[in-house]
Amino acid sequence: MSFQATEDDPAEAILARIHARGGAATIYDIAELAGVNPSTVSRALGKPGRISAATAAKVRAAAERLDFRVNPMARALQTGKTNMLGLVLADITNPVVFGMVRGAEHAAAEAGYTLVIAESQESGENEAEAIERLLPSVDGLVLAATRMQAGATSDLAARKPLILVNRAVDGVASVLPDIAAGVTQLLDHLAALGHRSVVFLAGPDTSWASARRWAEVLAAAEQRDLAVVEIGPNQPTIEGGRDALRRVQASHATAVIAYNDLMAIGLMQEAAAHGIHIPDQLSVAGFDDIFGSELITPPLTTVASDLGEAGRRAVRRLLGADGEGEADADDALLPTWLIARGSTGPAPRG
Amino acid sequence: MSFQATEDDPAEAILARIHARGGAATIYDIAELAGVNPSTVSRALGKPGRISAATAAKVRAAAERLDFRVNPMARALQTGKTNMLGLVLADITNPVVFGMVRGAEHAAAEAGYTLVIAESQESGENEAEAIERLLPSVDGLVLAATRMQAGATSDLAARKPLILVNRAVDGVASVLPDIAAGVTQLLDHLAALGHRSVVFLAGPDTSWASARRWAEVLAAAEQRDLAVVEIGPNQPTIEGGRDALRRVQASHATAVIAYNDLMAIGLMQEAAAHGIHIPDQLSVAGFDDIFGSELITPPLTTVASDLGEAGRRAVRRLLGADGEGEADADDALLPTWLIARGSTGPAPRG
DNA sequence: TTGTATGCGTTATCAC
DNA sequence: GTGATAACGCATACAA
Repeated sequence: MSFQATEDDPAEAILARIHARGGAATIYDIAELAGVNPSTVSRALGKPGRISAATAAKVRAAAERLDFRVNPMARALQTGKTNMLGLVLADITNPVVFGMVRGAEHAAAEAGYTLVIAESQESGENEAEAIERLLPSVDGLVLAATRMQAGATSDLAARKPLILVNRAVDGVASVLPDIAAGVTQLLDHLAALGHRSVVFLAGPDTSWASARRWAEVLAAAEQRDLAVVEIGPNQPTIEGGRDALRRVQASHATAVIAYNDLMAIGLMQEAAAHGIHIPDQLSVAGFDDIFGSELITPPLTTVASDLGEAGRRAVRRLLGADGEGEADADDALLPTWLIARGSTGPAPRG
Repeated sequence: MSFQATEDDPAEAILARIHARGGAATIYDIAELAGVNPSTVSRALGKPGRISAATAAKVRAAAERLDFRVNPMARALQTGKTNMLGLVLADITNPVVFGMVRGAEHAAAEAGYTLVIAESQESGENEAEAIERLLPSVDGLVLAATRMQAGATSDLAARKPLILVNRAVDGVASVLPDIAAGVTQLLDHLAALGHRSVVFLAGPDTSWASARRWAEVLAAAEQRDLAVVEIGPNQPTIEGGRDALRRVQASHATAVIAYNDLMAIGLMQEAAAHGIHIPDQLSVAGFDDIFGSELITPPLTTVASDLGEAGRRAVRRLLGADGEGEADADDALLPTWLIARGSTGPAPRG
């Protein structure tokens, strides 16, 4: 008579008690059911080797029966490890971050970590606030395109494992793209198309990435004896790109390299609104290859890198999950490459 | 002599001790510095009213001095509340979710909650896994576009506060768009342009939103005596839209309403590749007004809703932060509206 | 108003 | 290999 057996089943009684107190099963419940000490349960579940096969099996069966899950808070309180990672972004609606978030989230989940995300809205104040809020709950932090001062960043790195994405600060680990590779290809591309005068449309002046890209463009342009000027700072948005058109035209440059695709797209829109044909009258290129950049007309030439990989590396390095061999690979700069599309073409004859 | 004073400062000694043990300040440290009992510290920091102004000030000063932050894990262990909320998404790289994530994140942060995000990659298995992983750590869950069975969803709702976005299940709270409004406008728009035969390009057959949109399109088409057929299921992606072109053409319909903008964009791309001019030969519309839909050529006509507001409402309702008045507003359907752009035009003369 | 004592669920340090 | 017990940092019932 199976229901009689069920009534006698000690597991049922324990489950009822658990339900009554409105909570989840604990290692004490398992210990009781398995007839062992709570500490044995903890070991059986946590340290595979250090327990006899027989008791381990008993414990696992009991845990299964009671639908046990460890309480992450209790574990964290004892161990000091929360198994959570923080990711701080400037602007979560910027398409550039999508891939990065996914890469980071998957790498974290794979390692049994949970990713918590905070957005600073491009404001240093919000960023500091978000970091403070996250700090006590996470084992480490990924800061993407941070606006923090280098000093504050070092201080933070001293308190908590930290990885910077797209920003370098002395003594702090970071995941950086090998911009030189993509920029070299881009300037070769433009030079081959006959351009002799180029504008770099800068982002915000707090943006490390913008400064870095400009430095690389400058160096590459010098090598090829191309004229190049920096115009900025600008908002790193479509609006920022639109607003720059007049200054771009005034420069009489035949090609524009925008700090990012958003700005490039804005510039192209504004150009179209003014009857300027791209690429016949003006070539435009960006950075990041965001969603949408190949959908627009003409599709945008851009310097791409694998941002999913950036997110993945960031959390892997945070977790120190590098086997010796992997450490090197994760330390290396992220490859970048040119995606030449329709927004760049032969320089107008001038 | 200020450094002499510093040496004598009891706070310095405590700070040194904290640093030595490599951790953060606790209420015990504060209690010691302020000369009160730890429980008094806990109350002073947590329950504003229940303590004398004088001691409260002392405690706050000491907390400030020692740079104290409560340990969220310790608090959670005691109270059973983690102050964390989970957000489970099908596809984090789908532009449709960005606004929702931002809305949810801000509403959560505003209420002192931390948002943790998990992605199910459009897979029911991953979704279940992500939910199980998040469940013990969060006070509530927002499920966006879930693939879960209605039964499993109800069961989950019984275990943990739950809000569904863009999906309805009996007895489970949800945030839903008022699709009828936008669809009505869309079909009026198409009818006014002379279209008599319309295709609805469905999403996956597990998608509640797709079914809902189709039902609404069907009803509105019937009212206007327009011919309408559903073609699908399809992947809710650009690729899914591309793959559908042949079947769309075979239908001889003059207008297509895609389940979402991604599919609409894919369809338009494939049409362009086959020399089909939009909107002259075929009108195309989508749902969601994602980033990029106004950047493409021609810009996409679409039924929009405020997804940031959806995210915001979802967490607010999760937190039951509804003042009586607000509850009504948050309970109401989310407005939707038509954004008529260049991808829809007069029906070709047939 | 404030101090005392206890418990939250787990891991870790001892014993045995 | 396993059991007993303390400790993590905080909140709270109870005493004073």
